[in-house]
Amino acid sequence: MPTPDRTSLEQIIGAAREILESDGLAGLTMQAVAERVGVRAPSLYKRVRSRDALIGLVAEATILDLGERVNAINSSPDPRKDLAALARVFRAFAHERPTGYRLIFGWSAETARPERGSFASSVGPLLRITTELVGPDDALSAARTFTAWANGFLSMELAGAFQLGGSVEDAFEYGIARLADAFTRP
Amino acid sequence: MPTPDRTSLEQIIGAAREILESDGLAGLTMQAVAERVGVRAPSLYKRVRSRDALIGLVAEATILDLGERVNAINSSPDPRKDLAALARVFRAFAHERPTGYRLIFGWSAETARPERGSFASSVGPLLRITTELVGPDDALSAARTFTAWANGFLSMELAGAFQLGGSVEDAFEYGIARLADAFTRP
DNA sequence: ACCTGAACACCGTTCAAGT
DNA sequence: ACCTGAACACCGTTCAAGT
Repeated sequence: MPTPDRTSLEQIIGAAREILESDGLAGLTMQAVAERVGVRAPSLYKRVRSRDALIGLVAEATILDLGERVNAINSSPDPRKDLAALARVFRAFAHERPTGYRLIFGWSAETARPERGSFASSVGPLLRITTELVGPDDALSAARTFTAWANGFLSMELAGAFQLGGSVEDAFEYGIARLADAFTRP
Repeated sequence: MPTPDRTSLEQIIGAAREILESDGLAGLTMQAVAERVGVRAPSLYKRVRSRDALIGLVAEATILDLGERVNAINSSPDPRKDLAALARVFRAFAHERPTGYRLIFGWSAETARPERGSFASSVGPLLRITTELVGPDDALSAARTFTAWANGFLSMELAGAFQLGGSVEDAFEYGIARLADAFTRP
């Protein structure tokens, strides 16, 4: 006789995301997730292959959230402004959900890598902007330069790696301005 | 009656570094280190406070290695060339010791953060270069822009995050050139 | 069909007992 | 003074037994 479901994959992922933000990746144990959704740890394996797989699902859900924000930017006639807006959306997201951001962009190789294509909804807008700025031939390299910078900057900021004083805010805006300049062909 | 030492802190750190590169951070267990240096796991605690502390020591040793390479760059009259050389030294190091590089620059917050000041020997040369390029007022922001970019780029490259085709090598050189341009005041 | 307790293999870490 | 076995608390994961 089948018993009614006591939880769901969605609920499990939701619980995992909450634990991740409050207790960090190390606190994201199967027991903690199980307790939060009201079952015992072994039951989770009916819906999730492993802890790593669950972390992967959390990462993917977080990427989708970020993609929504990116696509909510309404593009202006000035691609330099769009580039700045994109950078600031990333930064706001990183500040709001630091652990989730690190999970996605930490590239730690310890956690499951998100599916190829998960980032598509964020990459599209960026490539459109860089194509406008530097033309199709350099658009991909420019996008990579921008992503690497934003990504590296926010990872360092979240880790408290900027220890030499000065305004981190200013350094971020400085980076936006310099990159926009660099991408503006003379 | 004292027994002769059967290992040393240096040997322990050395073993940990080897294991890190061959088996990754997850493979770096106290038991694995102990086996490699020829003692039992509990003995390690005579020389190291915890696994996290050991990881911190490994990180610091790796940072010192990188600092040596950076200081081995003989500066040219053209700061743009120095900036390019610095970027390539970082990249070569990242390729040679990917796990060590990720440990230092992963900023994962899960691993112990290296001591404030460990990076001093790498930061000094960079600040000298950016000061020459953009002047003292913007030198720190420029250094942060460069570090964030290099850091982010190499983390992504090591993680295999550049999945849209094209030459990653070209994208790196493109980034160097654009940043050097951006730092060259018109 | 889902859930559970019990069990397994593996961690990091502590500590009393050896030499 | 260093080293060890034994033990503890905690993981992720498997599986037979329940409903």
